This record gives sequence, structure tokens and C-alpha cells, in this order.
Amino acid sequence: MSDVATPEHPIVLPEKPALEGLEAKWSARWERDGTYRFDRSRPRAGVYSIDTPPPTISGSLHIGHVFSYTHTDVIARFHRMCGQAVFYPMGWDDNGLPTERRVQNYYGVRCDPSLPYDPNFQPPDPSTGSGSPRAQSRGDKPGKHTIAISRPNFVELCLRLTREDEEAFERLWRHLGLSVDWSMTYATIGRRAERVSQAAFLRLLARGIAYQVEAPTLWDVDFRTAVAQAELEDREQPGAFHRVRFHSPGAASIEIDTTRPELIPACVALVAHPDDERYRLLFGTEVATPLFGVRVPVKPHPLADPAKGTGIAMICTFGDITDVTWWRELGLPVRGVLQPNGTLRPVTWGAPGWESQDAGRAQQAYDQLAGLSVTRARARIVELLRESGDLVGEPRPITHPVKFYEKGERPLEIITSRQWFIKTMEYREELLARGRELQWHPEYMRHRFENWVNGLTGDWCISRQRFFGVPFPVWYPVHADGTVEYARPIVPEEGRLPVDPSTDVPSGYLEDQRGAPGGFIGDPDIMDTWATSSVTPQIISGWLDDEDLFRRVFPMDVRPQGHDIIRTWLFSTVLRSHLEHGSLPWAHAAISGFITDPDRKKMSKSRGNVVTPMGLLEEQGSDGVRYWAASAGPGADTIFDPAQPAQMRVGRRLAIKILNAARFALLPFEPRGQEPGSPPRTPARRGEVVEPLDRGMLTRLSQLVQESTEQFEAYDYARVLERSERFFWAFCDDYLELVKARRYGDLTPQGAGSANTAMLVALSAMLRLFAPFLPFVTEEVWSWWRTGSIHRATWPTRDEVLRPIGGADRAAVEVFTQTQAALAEVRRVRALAKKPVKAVIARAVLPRAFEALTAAADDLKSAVHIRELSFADLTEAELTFAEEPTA
RNA sequence: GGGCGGUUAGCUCAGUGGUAGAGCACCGGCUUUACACGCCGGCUGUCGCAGGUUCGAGUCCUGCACCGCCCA
Repeated sequence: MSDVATPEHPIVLPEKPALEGLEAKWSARWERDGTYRFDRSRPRAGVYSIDTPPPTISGSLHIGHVFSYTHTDVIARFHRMCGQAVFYPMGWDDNGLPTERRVQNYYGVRCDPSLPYDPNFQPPDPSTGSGSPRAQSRGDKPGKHTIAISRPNFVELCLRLTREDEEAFERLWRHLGLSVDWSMTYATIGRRAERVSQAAFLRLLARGIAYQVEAPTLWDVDFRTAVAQAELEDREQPGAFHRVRFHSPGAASIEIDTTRPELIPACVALVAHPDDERYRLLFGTEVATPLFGVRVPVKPHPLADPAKGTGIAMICTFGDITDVTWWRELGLPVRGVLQPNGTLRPVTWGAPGWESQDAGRAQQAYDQLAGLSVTRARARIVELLRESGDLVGEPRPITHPVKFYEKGERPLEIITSRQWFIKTMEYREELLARGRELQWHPEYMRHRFENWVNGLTGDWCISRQRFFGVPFPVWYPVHADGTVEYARPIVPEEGRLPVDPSTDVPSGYLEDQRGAPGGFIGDPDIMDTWATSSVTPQIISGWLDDEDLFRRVFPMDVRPQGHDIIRTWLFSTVLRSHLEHGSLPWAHAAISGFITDPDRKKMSKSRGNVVTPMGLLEEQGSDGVRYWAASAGPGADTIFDPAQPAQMRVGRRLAIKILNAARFALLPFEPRGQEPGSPPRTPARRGEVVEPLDRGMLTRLSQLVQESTEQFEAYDYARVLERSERFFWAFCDDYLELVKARRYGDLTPQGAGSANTAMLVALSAMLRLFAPFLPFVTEEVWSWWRTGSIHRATWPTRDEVLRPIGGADRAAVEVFTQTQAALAEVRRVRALAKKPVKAVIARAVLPRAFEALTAAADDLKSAVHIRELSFADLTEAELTFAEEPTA
């Protein structure tokens, strides 16, 4: 008999088991017992470490969170049961713009990094002034009545506001049953995250991999910050082609098509394809821009598309990314007109860099544009071009894709500014190799990574002109004449980190030298949120500060995440680990799909189709919702349809079934009844598993266990659940019905002992198969007859299930299969004959195909009340019903 | 325009070259002593379309259509 199937204490069964209350009962017990504490004494080989995605804390909780975090937890629980010490921390992503905007609106403050920290600062009452709901709906632009505060004060407010969000998430996660070690939590703007982000940055700076440069950068004019390629999205926008005439001294005028006529003053060249016969003779000559009379060269470049417009285009600094490419490759000058706020800056025509054939006319035209937004300037310049006769025909409306910051409302501009970058372009091949080294689940998600890496157009811009985030830990010397020496940043020692250069002082300087000639000035920028998120493995693994922990958990085993952030989070994390450690950050990437509404649209706050999960969890039970989530395999998007609650109830039914089937299996088999008020029941009598039906069932179960283990190891948890459920349901409806009479002792004592042992062996193994998916109900049932948590029990093995029968019994499997099939056949014929379940069958003749069931004939006869059973050459069963109506 | 995934019962989805499956929904039956939050049975198919490979294709190959996602 197997020790994993022996009751370890007197069995205590509830009269009417129920799911209600299991979440509260067991999550409290797990916390008390430290069931999910990480055992950091284990060597790396005995550890399974998870780089948990920190949920965006200022976003809304929704059913999609429950979905993907369940996948991770299921995997974690499997590995824990396999005996590994599971390193499963939880983080909160409070870094970045969403939090920043909320704090600005909620408290009516704005950040001014030049201000000193005020330790006595009290935020304004959120219920008054610009903290009112009306102000909150106004968006990001700081209002007139906001209070300016220092960056550290601002960060304090951010942390204060996110604390309650963290608590809501933690309550949800505990209720859902995530087996997180809650003693290990972190926030992406906590001290630890800042320290690691800054140290990792300084190391890249020292190696020349992080650098700063004054360069054209994608720029959001509302947020007034640089953004990275990964944060772009294309949106179809209405626009118009304007045909504009440039003037050529000798030849006829040249016509170009442009969607951005307001950038004509920023034009630095015209460009056509080198093979384009129409413009070949013009290459090397100069033409004059309309209105402004600036002489610009005509250049050849293969990126010019002869089929687009007139085949010749103007290059401006800068209208789009192609302009940047042309500007760089053709060595053109900069003539920038856009300011960070999206308006045209003042220009003195005739000054160096702004030479014109007619400076007075240029100035007169430009003065009507200066200070206008891009949109208004465009409208105005169209009028000017029309008046001057340089507009050919009328603008032709089109719809075209325009680049936006994913959180932005106006098209991105390209503005030259000083920004920090991390080199990526020169590591493209190495990153592709890392992508091949990483084990993806599902495998095809690798293509997303490769597409992205192959499509990179520049290094990663990591500086943002925002406030809530990790500051760049650098200062710059200020010369005696007041100019700033950006090329020689002053860096702190690693031991000092984290620092905030807006309040901390570099070594060798005093605070009163801040901003003074001969003194220093802090870098005002913060890091891109992904610059911190990309080092979550280092943050949680103790890098720099706990080398012992780091050796035990890094490189980590798995990164679970959604496929929508492969290009951002996964990519940047691979990059940082490659640069810092020369390794992958983790061996596996487990990619979850996302939740869609019934129209297959991605669930998101902006679409308004978000469903909050707590009510659903309470209604269906956490196990039921987890079942639904775990039914979707890696990468599979899943529809959530509130109008179809029945689809959610499947898991709940399974959980209830487990309660009841377990109760049946654990009921004493002799005597049948039990007097009320009697002492606790003693363990059921056990016997050797000799009956072929029992032996066949256990052999089949052993196969299931073996397959499940392999599938789990391949991250195919959904299949484990599906197969286990199918087996379990057949176990209940067929096997338990077949052995019911025998296990109650209606046949022989040996038969009863055989059935009871087999049932407990099966129950033990099946509970453990289900434990990763349905942690609450399995723990509840486990507690009826076993000590300790099922989540610390060992994962079932094939050998363990086979031990009570001395090895696989293939002949018995045939008996089991045929008995099941015969049971179905008898039930079918009986139902078609409209006979009740209790009807006594005086004589049953079955097709010879079922003859293998003879070894279990008594079980079949007792289950469907057959008196006399025989076989003949038939295609279907022939049943003769007895006179008496019921058994 | 490129890449990836999908298209199987009314719905949601499994399906590993060998007789098309499950759950839900629907219809009929059953107080059955683990479970009526249950049980038994039934109905439901041009496996997107067209070719090809094969003794045999939902499955492998080619092309196409449509849906979704990612990128340009």
C-alpha cells in the first residue's frame, strides 16, 4: 500500500461540503504556516525562480490580471510540488507617467526638479482646489493653481498614493490564491529598484555603452519628453498632400508633395532616387525654398520613392524618421524650427544658418508662423503659399499612418535635444542569438522578438523629461562662465546609491555650489520606466547587495508575461542582462494571451470593456475562476463574456465534484451508516488491490500522471488540466459507480479492500494533479485525511501509483476500458427503452466485443442491476427488464 | 506591404497521418443512500476554399479568402 494514500489522522468529513469560505480559511493558514516561504538555503539547482511581472499599480484591476497571473501561479505550484524551492516575489509597478499624472491631479501639485526637498511639506487637501474631480479629468497639463514641489517631495506623494493600490492588489492576489512569498515584495520606484537601476546605468556609462548625445529624438509635445521607439504606435490620421513649387535658377521650377508644408522653413535639401531620370541632372545643383528663399541642395538617395508624389521630396529637420536618416547619411545641417512645446520658435532670418536670398521677405512670412502650433502654422503657411503662387492646385486630403507616443494625443515630433542612450544597434546579432537561446512557450512567440530586434532603427533613448521615476545619478560641472560641461559627468560611488542629484551633492562639493559658477548641477532627467523594469531580475535577485541570494536564483528560470510587451519588457530585460551579465536573464519565457471582449477586442480601460474581478471571484470561487484561466494554454487569447456566466461555472462544478467524490472515497465502507454523535471515524479498512477493474483504473491513472508531468515540464499546463479533468470525471461517473456496491461490502471483503485502497491511491494522486489549478478545494480535501499542506506534498509519480499493483497491468486496462464501454452501452439502451436507472435487468446480452470485461462482470452487474449476463454476436446490447420496477 | 497566429457542432475550444471529440447551450428521462451546484441519454459537422503528397489528410505541402495580433 502506498504511504501517500494512507490517512494520517482520523478522517473528519463535513456533512455537506462547500466551497464558500475556503479562500479566507486557507489563505490565512498558508500565511501563518509560511507555506510559500522561499527556502534560501537551497543551491541553484534546487531553486525555481520566477521574474514576476509587477502589475501597473495605478491602472485598474481587471479580469486580465487574474487570467495571466493564474498561469504563473499554476507553474509555480507544480515546481514547488516537484521539490524545488520556489522563488516567487511580487512587485508593484508604480514607476512612470500613469502614477505621475494621478498625483498631479489628485493633490494639485507639479514637480519642479530645481526646488530643494522640504521635509515638512504637507500636501494640499485633495478634496479642495485643483485636486477636485473636475481637475482630475483635465489631464496632464499642470493647472495654474498647482503647487510646485521638489522631486523628492513629489516622489513621496507618489508612494503615498500607490500604497492603497498595492493593498488592493495584494488582497486580490491572496484571494485568488497566488503562492507568492509575500515577505518579498518590491516597487519599481522603491529604494532597492532605484539603487539597482542607477548602478546598472553607471556601469554601462563606465563601459561606454550608455552615452549621451545631442541628437534628433522622438518627442511628445504635450508631455514634453523624449520617447523611445518601443513606445510608438502608428495611428491612421487625416492629412493632405500639398504640391509646393521650389525655384531653380536656370531650369523650370520643381514641384514636391508634402504633408507638412509648415516645415518648409526647416527644409535643408531635396531628395530623389539616384536612378530617377527626371531629376538626375538636378543632383548637385541648388534650388530655393518658396517664401523663405533658402538655397538647398538636391541630393540622390535610394530611400526616395520615385512612385510617391512627384518622386522628389523635401528633407526637413525634422518631419519624420526618414528625414533623420537622410540628414545623417547625407551630412546635412540642422535648421530646427519646432520647440519642445510643439510651437514654431522665433527665428532671425539672415543670421548664420538662416541665410536667405531675401531675408526681409522670409522674416515677414515667418513672423506669421512663429509661436503657432504645428496645426495652425500649417493652415497659415498654406495661405501664404497660395498668395505667393507657390501652391500648385489645392491640398489633396489623404489618410496616412502617423507616429504617436502610445499614451499621447498629438503626433510625435522630432526635436534635437540632449538625451541618454543605451547602445543596442551594435548588439543586434547577439540579441538575436539570445532570442534563440531562450525557450519560448509557445515557441512561435520568438518571432515577435526577432521582428522587433530586426526592426530596430536606433539606440535606446532612456532619458525622460519627467519627474516620477529613477533619476540619473549624475551631476555636471559648471564652469566659471556659467556654462555646463555635459561631456564630463560627475558620478557617485556605487555604495552611495541611490542618489537624487536634485538634492544630493556630489563628493567634493557643497550644497551652496549647486548651480553656481565653479560648482555643479544635477541631471534633471529621469529614466524611462523600462530602464528600471528591464532590471527586475537584478532587483529581486539581490544583485550587488546579496550575492549569496543572487547565486541561488540568477539567471532565473522563467519570465511570465503577455505577448503585448515582448518588444518592451522582454526585449529590454534580455538586453540589460546580456550587457551586464553576458547571459540570458531567464531560461524560459512563458507568454500568456490576453483577455478579449466577445467581439475579440482586447480588454482595456480606454475601451471601457474592463471587468473587475473581485465580484466574479466571490461569485464563482477562486478555484472556479482559476480553472477558467488555466484552461487557456500559453499564448492563447481568451474571450471573456459576462453574458455567458455558464462558461465560468465549469471550474466551480469541478471543484464541487472534487469535494463530493473525495467525501465518498473517504466514507467508511463498513458499516454503512454511522450513529449521530459517535466518535470520529477511524480509517477505512484497506486491502490488497487485486480486482482487475481497480488495477486497470490505477494503470490508466499512472499513464495520466506520467503525461501530466511531461506536459507540465513543457509549460503545457492547460493540457494537464484538460486531461486530468477528463479522467476524473470518468473516474466519478464510471469507476465509482462500478465499485460502489463492492466498496460498501456488498460483494466480498477482499473486493471491498481492493476498491478502498485503489480509491484512496487515486484520490491522493488526483488531488495533487489538481492542486496547482484548484489550490483551495484540494487543500480542503487533503486536510480531511492528511497532515501538512498539499502544496508542499510531492508531485505524484507513475511508480507511486503503480506500486500498490506491483507495476503496470495492461490486461487490466483492457478490462477497465471494456467495462466502461459496456456500462455506457447498457445505459444507452436502457435510456432508449425509457427505463429508470433503478430498473432491474433480468438478462443482458452484450456484443462479444465487450467480452474482456468478464473479469469485472460482478461490478458491472451490480452497477446496473443485471441478474444474468452473457455475450453473443450482436451489434448492440439486448436487455430484458424484470417485472419488478426497481432494484 | 512584411511577419505570426487562427478558421472544427448554435457558443467556447481539444484533436499527436488511421472510423470527427469535450464542455456549454438545447431536447428527453431520473429524488440515485458522495454530489439536483447532481446523474443517464439524445440532437448537432461540406473540419474556411481550391489544389497536391499519401493506400489513407481535420492533421503534411502549395495557393487563396476571412478574422486577430505585431511590425512597417
